[in-house]
Amino acid sequence: MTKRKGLSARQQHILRYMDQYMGEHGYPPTIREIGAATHINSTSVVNYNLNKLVQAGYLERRDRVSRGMRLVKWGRANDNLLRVPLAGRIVASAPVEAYADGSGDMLDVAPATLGTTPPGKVFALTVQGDSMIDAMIADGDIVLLRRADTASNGDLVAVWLADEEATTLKRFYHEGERVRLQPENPTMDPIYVDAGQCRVQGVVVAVIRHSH
Amino acid sequence: MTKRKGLSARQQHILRYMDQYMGEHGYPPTIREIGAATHINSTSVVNYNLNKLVQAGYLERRDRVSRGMRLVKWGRANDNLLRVPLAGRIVASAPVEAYADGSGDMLDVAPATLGTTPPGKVFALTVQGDSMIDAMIADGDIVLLRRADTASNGDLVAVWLADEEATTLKRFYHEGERVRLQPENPTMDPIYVDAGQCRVQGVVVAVIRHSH
DNA sequence: AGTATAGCGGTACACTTGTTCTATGTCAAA
DNA sequence: TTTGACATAGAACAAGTGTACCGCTATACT
Repeated sequence: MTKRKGLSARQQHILRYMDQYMGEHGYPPTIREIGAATHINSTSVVNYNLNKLVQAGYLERRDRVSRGMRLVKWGRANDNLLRVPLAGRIVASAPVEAYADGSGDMLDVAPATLGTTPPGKVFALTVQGDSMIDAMIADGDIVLLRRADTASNGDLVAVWLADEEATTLKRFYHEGERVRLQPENPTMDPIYVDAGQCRVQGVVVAVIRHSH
Repeated sequence: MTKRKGLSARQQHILRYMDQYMGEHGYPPTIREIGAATHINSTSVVNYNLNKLVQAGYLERRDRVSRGMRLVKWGRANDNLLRVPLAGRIVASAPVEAYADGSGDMLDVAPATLGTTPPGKVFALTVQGDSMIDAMIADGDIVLLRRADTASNGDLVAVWLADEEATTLKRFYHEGERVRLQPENPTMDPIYVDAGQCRVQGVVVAVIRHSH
């Protein structure tokens, strides 16, 4: 728990209530609502304790503004998560096409994980099997990709191989008429395919692996 | 961008403004504030468009409540991020000790990334060098660890090796008096150390790799 | 033309809500 | 005991704020 040294029971109660109320309603409670919830029978006393909390640095207030207060987050960013579509599995036999229509599985990620990539263009894939082990990507990993149909040399991309009817992750290099798909593992040979035979689906932005 | 079909320019403006205002203040704007920001000269017109937005499903309102509205999040979770301390680099020559004191670098992660691990016990390390390549962890990766001084067999742990004066990531196995530290890579041999000579620092919960 | 409807502006009103003031009780220090 | 800081309660006040109502304009449809 967060350290709340030097706060009276009432003040801690107020903080708890405010956090809960914000989560439920999306906006802060009024002084009178706080009073009712914390068994304080006077608006002035709530106001009094609210100011104490501001003093102690747990709260920010704006004068003369209804519900004009905000919890100062300790160890918690007040930025929101981004929700990206979990399109499916990387070994799917058809090119991925699911998009942010809200249906299907979604994955919450931190904005920082995406860097400067526009959130709307990002989707996620679950890696199945160990076929990407040469790219330091294991079974069960989740890869975040920026939707794209072209790539720069050296990008780690998800490509649809027409003749193999499979999607795979490789490093991408233009080489005239054809493209070279280079596994990360130096002991494995690159794949050469016709530019028309491979279709870039996305460029890898990040990899997430859970161990629980 | 999110699809906003069927919304007038003003209504879209209102949505944009509300989102921005919430981020700035932590509570929603009033009808009059919206009016001022969107060049609507009448509170009733703001109210009118607000109700339109509710109808269209972009907004929730509570009657007779000041600032009693909330954006319906599309493609965005309303849960908050968790902020964990970035303790340092895995090759640091001393056992990590930085903690959630708010100082130092912090990293925002999605709650889902942590699974059921108590957020307060999680810290992050940046991997330096390719020494963990056998554990599918590359240079620059970020590992999230649950602070612990014991581990179960098979856990991927960060351990401080007293005689080598270094921290490393390995799979952990109790074997009587001593401990076996097993690299992920089957071509590498395990390390055997005295139980007293190695100190568990944390258990890996997740790995994050950025590619930008 | 006549009519219905959506959108807008202005205003008055009533309710919501933060602020202020006075009074009371508690508790520790002088 | 007296004093003063602190916490509380109650009530009155003023400002903030949502709502209702009226009238106007533009557009589309009959």
